[in-house]
Amino acid sequence: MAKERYHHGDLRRALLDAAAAAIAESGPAALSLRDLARRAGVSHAAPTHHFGDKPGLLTALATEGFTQLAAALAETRATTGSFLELGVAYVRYATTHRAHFEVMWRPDLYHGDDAALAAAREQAGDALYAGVADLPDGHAGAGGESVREAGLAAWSLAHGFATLWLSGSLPQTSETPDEAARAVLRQLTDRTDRT
Amino acid sequence: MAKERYHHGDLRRALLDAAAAAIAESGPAALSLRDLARRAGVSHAAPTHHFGDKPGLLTALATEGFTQLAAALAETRATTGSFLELGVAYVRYATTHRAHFEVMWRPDLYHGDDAALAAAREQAGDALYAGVADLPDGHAGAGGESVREAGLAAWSLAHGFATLWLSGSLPQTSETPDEAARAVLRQLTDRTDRT
DNA sequence: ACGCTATCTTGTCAATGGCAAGATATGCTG
DNA sequence: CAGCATATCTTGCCATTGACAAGATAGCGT
Repeated sequence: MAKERYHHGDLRRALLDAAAAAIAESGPAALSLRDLARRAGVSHAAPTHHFGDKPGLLTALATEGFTQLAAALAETRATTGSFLELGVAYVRYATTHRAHFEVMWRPDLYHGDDAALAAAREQAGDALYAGVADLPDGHAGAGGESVREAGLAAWSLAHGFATLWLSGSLPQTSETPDEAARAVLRQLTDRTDRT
Repeated sequence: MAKERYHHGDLRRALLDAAAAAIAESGPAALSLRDLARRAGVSHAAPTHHFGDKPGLLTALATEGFTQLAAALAETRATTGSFLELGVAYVRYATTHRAHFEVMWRPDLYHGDDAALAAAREQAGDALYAGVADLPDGHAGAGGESVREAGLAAWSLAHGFATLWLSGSLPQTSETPDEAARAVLRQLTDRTDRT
């Protein structure tokens, strides 16, 4: 693959990869289009044609992220069927695709009205809520709509853990992010559920 | 207060306030030192003297944020004594001091080695863990060090909820952030504890 | 009264994002 | 295969920005 068609081959992909690498290294704030162009060996204005804009590039990156996250969650749900492991998969995606994940939740960096982005975001949301819907109904203490609250709680817990881990705010540990996340997520699931 | 000493009066404070306002509006990425200077009515190089650097300014902002958060948590613990309300206070701080909160967890934006910053961060950490220490010991299902896990879970939950709320990712609701956070945090606390 | 220092200004430079105009290669059509 | 249309990329340019250096100004202590 990646035959040398056109001048570069697959510049769009190369730029997205370079952006992910750069963001993982130094954060989204330090990202420079011209630097990406240099890394890819093209002129400083080449990225414009593919993404139009700096926010445009990050829109593409976020879209890719939501799609990948949706796939990871769906696969975990299919293979394990465990609600807890769904949370672990969420954290695992965040830690293994740091750049994508960081951009995804920073709407001020990209074009929130992009159609492909909205579709991908919805994919991810569906994958998430599919797991919540698996939960036994009388799950929480109170009755009624507590499934919605339980889903929000689990999402918040996984998301918060991932965020804190990525920002380096969590106390040092020798555990992998997976293991640590599992132990913490159990605090929410172990009270009522199996798995 | 704010007597017109020197040329401006209290430029440092004015710049921090302007920065908080600008970040709350458009996010940290769009922040411009020169724009802050214009808002404060001073020359474009004036901020340099007070903060040295753009990361320097954000270091000051983050430090202020950690101090304020520590105070808010400590007061909530003193007045309510409730672990749940501590989480609510965390979310309330995030939503009412959006700019500070966003910068605090973005170490790539400021000078992580700053002494004042480290002190303030530790203050906040202490205030948080003081609340965790209040928890009854046989709190969770398993034995032993589960208090640490419970603390991490609560922190992650509150932090994740706050982050998702700020990024606009949560489904629309008519509740205030406080109410919504309380309902979600209860998912973690209602199983074993009172309050 | 005198100097000292913190505060702020003016001037400058390299780097960046974005735009416009042009060059080049690829693919399509007949 | 010839010729045109289009996607891809380049060169050149401009306003803005962060950072630095050097100078001006104002309040303070002695």
